[in-house]
Parts: sequence; C-alpha cells; structure tokens
Amino acid sequence: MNATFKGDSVNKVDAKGRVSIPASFRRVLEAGDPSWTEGLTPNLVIVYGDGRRKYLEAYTIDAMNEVDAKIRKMPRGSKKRRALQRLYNGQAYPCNVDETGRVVLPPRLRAKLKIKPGETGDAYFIGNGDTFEIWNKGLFEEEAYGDLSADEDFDPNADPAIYLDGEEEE
Amino acid sequence: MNATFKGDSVNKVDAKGRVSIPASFRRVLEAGDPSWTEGLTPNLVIVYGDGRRKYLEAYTIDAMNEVDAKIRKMPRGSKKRRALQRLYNGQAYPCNVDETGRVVLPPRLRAKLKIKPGETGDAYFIGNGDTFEIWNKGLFEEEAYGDLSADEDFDPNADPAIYLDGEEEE
DNA sequence: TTGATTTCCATAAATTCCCATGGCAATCAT
DNA sequence: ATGATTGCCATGGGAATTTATGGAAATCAA
Repeated sequence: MNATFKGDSVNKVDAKGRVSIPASFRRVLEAGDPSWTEGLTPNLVIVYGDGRRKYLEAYTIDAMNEVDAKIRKMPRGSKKRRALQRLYNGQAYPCNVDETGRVVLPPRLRAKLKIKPGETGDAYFIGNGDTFEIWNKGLFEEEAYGDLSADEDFDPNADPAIYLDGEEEE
Repeated sequence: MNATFKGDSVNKVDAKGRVSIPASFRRVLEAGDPSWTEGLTPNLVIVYGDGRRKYLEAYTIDAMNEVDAKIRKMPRGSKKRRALQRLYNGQAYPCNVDETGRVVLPPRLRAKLKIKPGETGDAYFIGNGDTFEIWNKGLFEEEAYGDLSADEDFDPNADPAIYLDGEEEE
C-alpha cells in the first residue's frame, strides 16, 4: 500500500489561477511519481471531467498509471472503454507542482471551482486515499449535507461512523 | 486482541499546539504501529470530523487500517461509503509522536478543543478501547452527564456496569 | 502589441528542530 | 530506612525552516 492523501484545507486561488497544493499532499505526490527525485518538483494529473462532475480529482502518476492499465484491459471500442478514455485521457490536465508548491489551474478548471477568469477564490482540498479532490468550498458543504438529505437509509446529519459496522452494503 | 487505551489525564496544549500524549497511550500506539520499532516514535491518525463531532479521536495505525478495510468492502460510490471516506480520509490528521512524547495539533484540531490559535489550553485524554479521545476539558464534563440523559433505556445516574450483560447493543 | 503566461523574487506567519528544566518515581548503596 | 541517584515525564523557549501567498519582471502567443 502506498502513502495516501489525508486531511483537508482551504487555499487561495489567485487571479492568475495559481494555488498552493497542501504541503502534506506534495509529499504524497512526490512519493507517487516514479520520475521524482529529491530537489525536483512532482508531477500529477488533475481530472476535471464534464459538466456532471462538480469537483477536480488529482492523481499521482502511479495512480493514473493504474487507471490506464485497467482501461487497457477493457475491450477496445466498447462504450465503457470509450467513456473512461474520454474522462481520464481527454478531460484530464497533467501538470507539475512549481518551486513554491503551487500549480496553475487553467480557466477550464477554475470554472469547476466557480472562479471566474481574472478573479480570486477559495479552493477546498480534501484527501481521499490515493487521490485528492479540489472543490469550491461552499459547494462541498452543500454536497456533504444538504443535497443528500432525502435518502432512504442514509441520514446526512448522523455521524458517519455509525455506518462502519452496519449492514455491509446499502 | 490488541493492547487497549485505558485511563484518562489532562495535559496542556501550548501556544504552538504541542501537547504530550500520556505515556501509557504511547505504549499502545507503539504496539499498534507495524512500522514501529524500539528507538522510533509511533505514528497515529487523529480523526477530527466536521462540526458535528465535538472531540478528537485518535487511532493506532492498525486500528485505522481496520477501518479502511471495512470501508473498502462497501460499494464504491455509495453515500455511506463516501461519507465514511470523507470522515476517515478527509477529516483525519496523520501524525507522529515526537522525541519528547508530543504531537502538534494544527489550528483546525485545536479549534475542536476550543483553543484559539496562539493560545494555550487543557486537553482531556480518555482511553476508549482501541482508540482514545481528546476533549476540551470543560466540554467533556458537560457531555458526560447532560447529553446522555435524553435517552430512554439509559439511566445516567445508574452505575454503567449494569449494562454490561444486557443486549449487546442498541 | 497586447493580453496571457511563466519566472523569479519577497515576506509574514506557521511549523519544525534542538536544547533546557522541574517534578515525581523507581533504584540503589550505605 | 534514608538520602542520593538515575530516569522518564510533562512542559517551555528560541532559532532555523517551510508554507502560503503576493507582486514585478521576463517571455510567449496571436
């Protein structure tokens, strides 16, 4: 098992689209980049997807290679394979952390965070195992609570820990 | 079965967020960290959660791995799984006890203990089986009595031992 | 050439590292 | 036994780094 992304934090996106990657996440990116070595800055891939996806998802190089390997095992030309390729190959932005620990998000990606070109905003970073997500801060909060409310068997106001030992699936 | 956290104590949080982990808890953390060996300092994960959670919960590496394993068994993309991942991956702080037996709590975690940045305070540690909790001292006292009273089927004034042989859970 | 994108430099605040101290408890030698 | 000794525990302080963030200058692209 690899090092994983844990923890969350809010960082500013400036008018040029620059945003600091939380320092602890940088360590994981470094560990997950085969070409990285002390003194260099790590590479990563940020998947932005289409309109349905409301957040950015960042992959280490290793994690993205795993995804690619899975895709290659699928039947060439199948609908599923095509959809996955579009998402992970087409709607993904490979980049590199700069010397000061930042990446620049092109307008396309900033739009996901609801940040207009030339303006500044807050990005909410949250670790999620072998990837991390970047959200518009307010939107994340809505998704986490409000949005889910009227669900069968899921209480958005409960402490999620109660589901740990419940029925194995929903 | 593993060694468990037993006992409680109050330690000071200094202006930098440093706080000593009770020595007996450190022994348990060491035992529960597969990568630990004599001479090293143990790792742990402190789950802080969102606003609903009023205390910090510290896990040994082993205990956290068990949690992760349970989560992985749940259907990918289910709401429960996402909620659990958010809690245990996102709202959790992996750290390491330092040479002097302390950890430093980032502002985010200090806030749970009602300690403002740059100020000092008291942290109440209490063992809880395979995890231990860290509370704001005063808040723990309130919760320990007040909170529970509203539950039928539970008498806050009774000796809890009477529940030992009752139904296994509620 | 004009707006956009990189590079490079700057800085305040937060965090880490290293060293220091008082107290209590277990050990020991007379 | 008893005062001295050793050792771990909780806690404190300062210096050295690292972070997150801002802005100016240099480079690019159409």
